[in-house]
Amino acid sequence: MKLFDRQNFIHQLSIDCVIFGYADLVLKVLVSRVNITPAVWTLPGGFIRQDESIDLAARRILEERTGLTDIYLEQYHVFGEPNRINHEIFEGLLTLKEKWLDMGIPDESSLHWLASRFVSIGYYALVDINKVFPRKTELDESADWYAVTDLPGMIMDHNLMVDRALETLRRNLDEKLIGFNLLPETFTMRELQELYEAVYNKPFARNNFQKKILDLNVLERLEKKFTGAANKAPYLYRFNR
Amino acid sequence: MKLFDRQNFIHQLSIDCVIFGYADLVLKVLVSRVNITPAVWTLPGGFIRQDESIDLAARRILEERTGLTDIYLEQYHVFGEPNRINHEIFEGLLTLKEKWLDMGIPDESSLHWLASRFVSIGYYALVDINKVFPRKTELDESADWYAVTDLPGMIMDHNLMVDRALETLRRNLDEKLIGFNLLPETFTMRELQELYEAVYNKPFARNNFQKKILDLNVLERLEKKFTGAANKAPYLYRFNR
DNA sequence: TACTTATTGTCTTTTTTTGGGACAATAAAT
DNA sequence: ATTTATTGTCCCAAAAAAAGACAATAAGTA
Repeated sequence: MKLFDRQNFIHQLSIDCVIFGYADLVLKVLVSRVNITPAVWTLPGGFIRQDESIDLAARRILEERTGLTDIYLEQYHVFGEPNRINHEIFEGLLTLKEKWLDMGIPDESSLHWLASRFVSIGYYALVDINKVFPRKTELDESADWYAVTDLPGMIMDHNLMVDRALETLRRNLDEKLIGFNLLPETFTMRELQELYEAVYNKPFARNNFQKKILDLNVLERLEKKFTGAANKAPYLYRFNR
Repeated sequence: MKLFDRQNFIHQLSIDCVIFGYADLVLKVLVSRVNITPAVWTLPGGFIRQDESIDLAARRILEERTGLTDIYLEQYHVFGEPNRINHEIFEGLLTLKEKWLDMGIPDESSLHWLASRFVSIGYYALVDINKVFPRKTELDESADWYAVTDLPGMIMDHNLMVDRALETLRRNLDEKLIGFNLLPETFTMRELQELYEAVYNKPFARNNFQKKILDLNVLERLEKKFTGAANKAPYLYRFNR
């Protein structure tokens, strides 16, 4: 199936994904740079096949970009202003027929289709950044992690999409116990706390944080982690629920 | 503009509204009965014009059904399973060309359009039930309030849509201070408490409920309400924020 | 008019949750 | 053996939530 063959997809409806990862004490988002000049950046996105649920479409798009199939994923908002039209990419490609043929856009009507008004369903995903090797689609020049506090200017309302996704993540992190999806299989209590501090951009009291988390009864305590530092070795934990 | 002329609308994308009202200690939802046999029931819904934002489309649909323009409205979930196809109405109308012409469906291709797969954006609305005089569209046989605990079986996933809307309402009622949208301009503390009890389907302690609500500092206390009952007259309150 | 009844508004007490301070335990360096 | 940095846990105070208590009052009844 051609990537952008309009026949296969629901028209004027797209999915955009805010893929959160965490490394170096910083919450990050996966952003693509499109292979046109001048440069434009976008969130990973795609369309919905006629025979496919929207959740599975989002999972397919995530797999295309991350290689991962078992990802925490949540629909969070629909963006539907009538001016959601992808001028930047359309105009960047219009005069470069060779290029958009290479990109898998089969004909000019499919190119025009990309430049029609789209309603987009926003999903956010939480991934273990160590497991992801970002992949580009034919459309992309690159795909990289950016700190959520230092994102490039993206097309249309994609920066707003990230803002709303982060708001939703903050509301859900505690209640739904989903933070573990951003960490490796095992982690120390300090690492978990640092993740919370990165997401909420505020410090937590160490003693009370540990008590709160352990009282959830969702962590399994494993062996100690000897770091070689001149101090007591912390326990490793694993999410277990 | 014809009501169901497929040219004007985004294809395969619809809006369905869970319109909540409150009366007689019961939370209610506005449900339409479609003018076909055998009878089928649906949530009020509609489509999105090419030049219209999804939020304004939802407001237009609400106004068509309630006559109200200033309504509390919130997008809460998108329903996108690939089997969301309106068999019931399509088959009920197919052999009755007179009827669907009367209903504003201009040609058979528009009728077939109604029977294609639709992704639907769920909105919920909170209204003062006393201000609403339910209106039917050309498609409807009737439009009535049903207790949320005693809804008729509706088409497709519309019953699930109500379940999810009620979950969202329960999560938001306290935090966003939106319950007042379900009550008349002025109300007693007991009436507000009874509304909360109807939404959450559980009792609240009278003393602590009053304290919690007044501590929000969003109510203005008005004159007393003399009911003629043999007891102390309660104050009336008005939401004021 | 005095008494009764049902409900309201508010205050007090008790219980639970949250936040802050303290300190012993400990792994490795000195 | 001593020092250092960090961890795990306990204790106590402050705040919030839940439960209990009671006077005030509008209208009916004797």
